Amino acid sequence: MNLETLISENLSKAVKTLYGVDISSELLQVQSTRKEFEGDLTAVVFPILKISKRSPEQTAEDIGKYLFDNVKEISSFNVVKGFLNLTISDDYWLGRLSAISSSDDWGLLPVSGKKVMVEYSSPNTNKPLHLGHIRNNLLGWSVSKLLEFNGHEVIKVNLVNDRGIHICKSMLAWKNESNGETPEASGLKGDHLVGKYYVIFNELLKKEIDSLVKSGMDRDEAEKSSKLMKEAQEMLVKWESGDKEVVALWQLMNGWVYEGFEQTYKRLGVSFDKTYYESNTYLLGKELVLNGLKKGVFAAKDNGSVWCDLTNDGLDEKLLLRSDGTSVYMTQDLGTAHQRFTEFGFDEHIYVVGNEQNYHFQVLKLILKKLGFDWSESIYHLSYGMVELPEGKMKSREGTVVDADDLIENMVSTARETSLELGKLENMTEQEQQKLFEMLGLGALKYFILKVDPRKTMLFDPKESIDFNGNTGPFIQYTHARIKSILRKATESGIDIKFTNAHIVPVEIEIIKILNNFPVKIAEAGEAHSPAIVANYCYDLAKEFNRYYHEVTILKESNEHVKSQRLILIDTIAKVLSKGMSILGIELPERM
RNA sequence: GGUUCGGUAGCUCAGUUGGAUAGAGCAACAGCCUUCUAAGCUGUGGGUCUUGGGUUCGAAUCCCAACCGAAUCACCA
Repeated sequence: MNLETLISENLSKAVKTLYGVDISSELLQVQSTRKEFEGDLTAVVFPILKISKRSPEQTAEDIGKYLFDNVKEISSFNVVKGFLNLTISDDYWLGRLSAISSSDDWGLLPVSGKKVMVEYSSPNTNKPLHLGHIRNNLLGWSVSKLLEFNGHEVIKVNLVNDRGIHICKSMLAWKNESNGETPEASGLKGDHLVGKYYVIFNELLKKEIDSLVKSGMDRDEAEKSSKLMKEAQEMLVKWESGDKEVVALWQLMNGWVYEGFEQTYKRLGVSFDKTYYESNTYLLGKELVLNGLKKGVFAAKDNGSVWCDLTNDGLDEKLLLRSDGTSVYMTQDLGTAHQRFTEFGFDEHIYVVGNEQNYHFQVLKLILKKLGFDWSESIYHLSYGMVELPEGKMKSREGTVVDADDLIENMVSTARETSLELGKLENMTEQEQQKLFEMLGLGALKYFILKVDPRKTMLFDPKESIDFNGNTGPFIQYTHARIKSILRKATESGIDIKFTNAHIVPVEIEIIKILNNFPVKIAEAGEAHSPAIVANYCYDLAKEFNRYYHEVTILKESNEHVKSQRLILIDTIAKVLSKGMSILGIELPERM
């Protein structure tokens, strides 16, 4: 039985016996004792003073005595004001250690039978991924892992935004300006090549508009009468009508982009069970909207456009079909949601999408509800904040974006420099070294991003992010490598690594408590959909190990039982660390 | 203006269902490598938890208001 449950059940019994009153278990909460005080768990007795009709001290004392006499796991207790501090016996903690170390699936919660779909990444195919996408990808992947640890079945999906005017812009610029440049010929990664022509388009467009403005036209008008813009729009119309040449170009260039994305995804270590393309789904919602119109949920205006009136819900009117009958973003999202729910029948659908779309999802859920789909309640928008640079926001038009591939490369080469400086790579082949640098660079990046609460706007300072000291991924990776090194040496010298039930020191109890907490953290983080909880948990554990490392000897411990038990303890730390970090998609090295 | 979300050390961030003296890292300063890896450890300094009310034994945490900041409110996606 869980220790907290055991204690709180006995607390209820104590109150019943001492004061003759039945209380609900929530009234007397049990929490872990603060470090400054002696004890492991603390019960707060303030809430039952009305029942006991005694002073806080006296009440705590009475209950403490009852627990001490009746619960064998409690080895002593002390009272500070209304706080009853209970010390748990070493035997209990040793039992926990034995249970954790012998269990392969420690931290995994039982199969829930719940099926969850997670949509994340959702890139545009006109430019390469940037830092914002990295936050999205890492969150999506990690949340999926977290849900799996919580016993749910997870389907990871990507929705590629592969159609629209922005795609036509890069197509047009490539057609006019490239002389047929290809990724193979130029050595440029496909997504970067396409992105390059998107930038070129915008530059040309700006030039054209500027000169129109110079010749006396006002800016709005200039934008409307731009030749380039018109050409792009014509291209979109051609695309929608299935023009062979345009579609072929579209396929060619999107193909390049997908190859580029695939490389970035692979390096980031993320993947999907299914990929949806907006070019296939953008028409799906139309029927839903027309049905809704028939049922009177929506209303048509004179020009034929269809709207949903949300003013009674405190929102505005929302357009669902244009006057020319074409669908908008919302329309297609209604359609894909409906399609997915009917196809997979899952219990929850999480969309990992930036907080600039909060309004969109509010409206999406509301409209689905109005259409009579009660599953709209099970849509959850995991909304994350922007990533800002010290200079302010990233703006693709001003060239202040941090490119994903560049950033990753940067992190890896910094890992290389730092490692070489510290000179820890003796006996490593070139290949092993390269693998390690990759692991460390990505570990630093992933941890840096995932340790922050997703809701918050986060600051990315390139100078600080490459720090590998303190609360960072490499610190945890380092801790793991250190433990592995000790275990290797133990094995080499023929020491038994086994559980021995030997005596236990306070630092060890601290660590076992943290280990014991792992499943709780997983459940908590799953509830909140926040990998940050897991990241900070891993840091606590690693930090506690480092303290331990400096306080006790392991290999040179003279008592064989104690030595074996310390080895088991650190082996368990390494295992739990590697589970926690696997949720963040961070690999741990055997040596570094 | 409406909606949603944030505001904790100089900086970046933690802070369990309300609990004891609010914690880490970075930066600053002072120590610790002949020992199992110093990407580490120990110590010092640094706080009106934006402000003001309320709820109660008890508030960074819950409620209300104000202030500051972000996102959004398109026949873009």
